[in-house]
Amino acid sequence: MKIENLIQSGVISALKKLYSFEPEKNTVQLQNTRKDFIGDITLVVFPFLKYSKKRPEDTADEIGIYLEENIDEVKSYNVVKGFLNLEIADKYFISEVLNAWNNEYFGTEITSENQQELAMVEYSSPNTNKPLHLGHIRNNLLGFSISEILKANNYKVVKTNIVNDRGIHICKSMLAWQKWGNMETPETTGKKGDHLVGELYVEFNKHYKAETEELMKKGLTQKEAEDQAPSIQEARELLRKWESGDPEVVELWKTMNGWVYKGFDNTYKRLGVDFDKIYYESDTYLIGKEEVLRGLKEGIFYQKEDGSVWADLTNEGLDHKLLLRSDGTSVYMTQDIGTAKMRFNEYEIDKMIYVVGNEQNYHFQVLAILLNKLGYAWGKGLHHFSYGMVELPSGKMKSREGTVVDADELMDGMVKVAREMAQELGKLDSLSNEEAEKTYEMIALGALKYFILKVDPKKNMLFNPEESIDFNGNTGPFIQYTHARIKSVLRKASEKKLELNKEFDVYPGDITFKEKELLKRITLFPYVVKESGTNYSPAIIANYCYELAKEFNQFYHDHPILAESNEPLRNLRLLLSATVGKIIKTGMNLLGIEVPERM
RNA sequence: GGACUUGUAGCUUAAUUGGAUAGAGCACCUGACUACGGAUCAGGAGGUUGGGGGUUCGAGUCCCUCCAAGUUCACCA
Repeated sequence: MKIENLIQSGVISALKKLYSFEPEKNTVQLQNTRKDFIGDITLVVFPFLKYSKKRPEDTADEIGIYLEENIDEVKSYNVVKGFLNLEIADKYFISEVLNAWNNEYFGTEITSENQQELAMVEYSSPNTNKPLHLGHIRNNLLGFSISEILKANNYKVVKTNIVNDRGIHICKSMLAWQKWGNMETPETTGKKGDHLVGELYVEFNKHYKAETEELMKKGLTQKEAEDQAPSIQEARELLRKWESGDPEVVELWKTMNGWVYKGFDNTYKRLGVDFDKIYYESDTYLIGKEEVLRGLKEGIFYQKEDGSVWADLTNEGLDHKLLLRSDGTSVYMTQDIGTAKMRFNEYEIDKMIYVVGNEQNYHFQVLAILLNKLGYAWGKGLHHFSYGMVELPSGKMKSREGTVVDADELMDGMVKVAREMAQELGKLDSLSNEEAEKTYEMIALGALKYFILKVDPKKNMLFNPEESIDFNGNTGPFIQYTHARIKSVLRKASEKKLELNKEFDVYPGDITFKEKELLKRITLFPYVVKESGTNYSPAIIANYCYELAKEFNQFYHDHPILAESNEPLRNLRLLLSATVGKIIKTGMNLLGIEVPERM
């Protein structure tokens, strides 16, 4: 039985006996004892004072005596103000860690498959008119990681990507190619397809902006000018042709999207993210349109004189929302309605999770309401995993102005730094070229991923391209290094035939403070995995991995392992090392980060 | 203007969801390998948790009110 449960019921019977009072389970507040005090688990006694009618110190004292007498694992206790600190016997933690080591899936156990709920996680969801940038990286890493974390929390997960392959933005790039593209292709230029299309998008905006300014000089307001500029008119014409199936336009659209997909695949692969099911908006938007028209017929929505269709959300405290343009074409919301319907038809989804930036909080609030109005009970159950923006020192990234940190360039830069650093330290000289390159890549991506995932997803984060991402301190490479070092010790142990004996008995002697800290930290891992799942926060796992690695390094520094002559103690330290190594690997993998055997 | 979110050391951030003296990393200063890996470890300095009020035995955390920043309220996605 877990010590927390043991103590909890011990406290309940203590209160019954001492004060004839039976508390609710959740008023028994247990927490890990702070490091500056002696003890392992702390009970907060303030809530019980009105029943004990005694000073906090005396109340804690009485409960402490009871627990010490009645629970074997409670070795001693001390009282500081209203806090009852309980010291737990070493052997309890050692046997827990032994279990952790012997359990292959420690912290990530799952029940039988038919007991699992299905979670669909939508993430990435790029537009096909520009390459991926740092903002997308945060999205992809969060989406992939939360999927892994949900799996570890007993969910069956379908990772999905909805590709924004249609709409006015693509038409802008298409128009730019027709007018100023010089028939360039990825093959003729050697450029990555998504980058080529992205350049065209910027090109469009350059012309568009110039035209707008020209019109404004002639006295038009900004809004009028933006509406009447020839470029945007032509782009709209392309969109209309596309929606009516014009073969030439559709052909160009297919070709250019093809370029982009090839580029994206490349980037996804390098980032280490993948998808089980990909949806394309060109396949789902018509379903959305049907749903909106059905809603119109049933009086859920209304039509204006110009033919546009709207939803009145004023009863919900929101505005009127456009669902179909006056020319009959669909908008973002229409498409998302269609996509949602399609997904729920194809899968028995228990939980639908959208990994989308917080700038779309309003959108998802509206989507849930609209689906509900359309009669889908699951509409209310959607979960918008809303994360903060990545900002540059100069402010927000803007694709159309080209002020973005490109995903591919960023990764290249990180690998370069990792390579230089490793070569300077002479770390990987014994490895083959190929293995060394693989390791640089692993470290570079570890640094990047950890940098992004350690931050609470809800918060906006700042990225300064001038200062490269660190490799020392609270970083991915720090944790990777700890893992590599543990592996090195274990390799040497096996060379010396000091292999970890799985049957090893609980160490009989006294252990040091640091050893106990490590033991305790290890037993927390399953709770951390659970917490990161319920809070949708990979950051919780990232921070735990850091604390664990840090504590191991401190332990490692002044505790000999292989050189320890006391065999049971040596075994305990090997057990600690091996278990920490295993948890680091598991934890980092939940973040989508690989850990090297040597670095 | 309405709605929502966020303000913690110079910078990047944590705080067991209301608990003890707010904990780390970077940068800065000082120290530690004849050792199982120095991408490490030990130490120093750095804080009125945006300001003010309130609730509570107890507030970075909850409530009110100012201040600041961001997002959104588009026939863009």
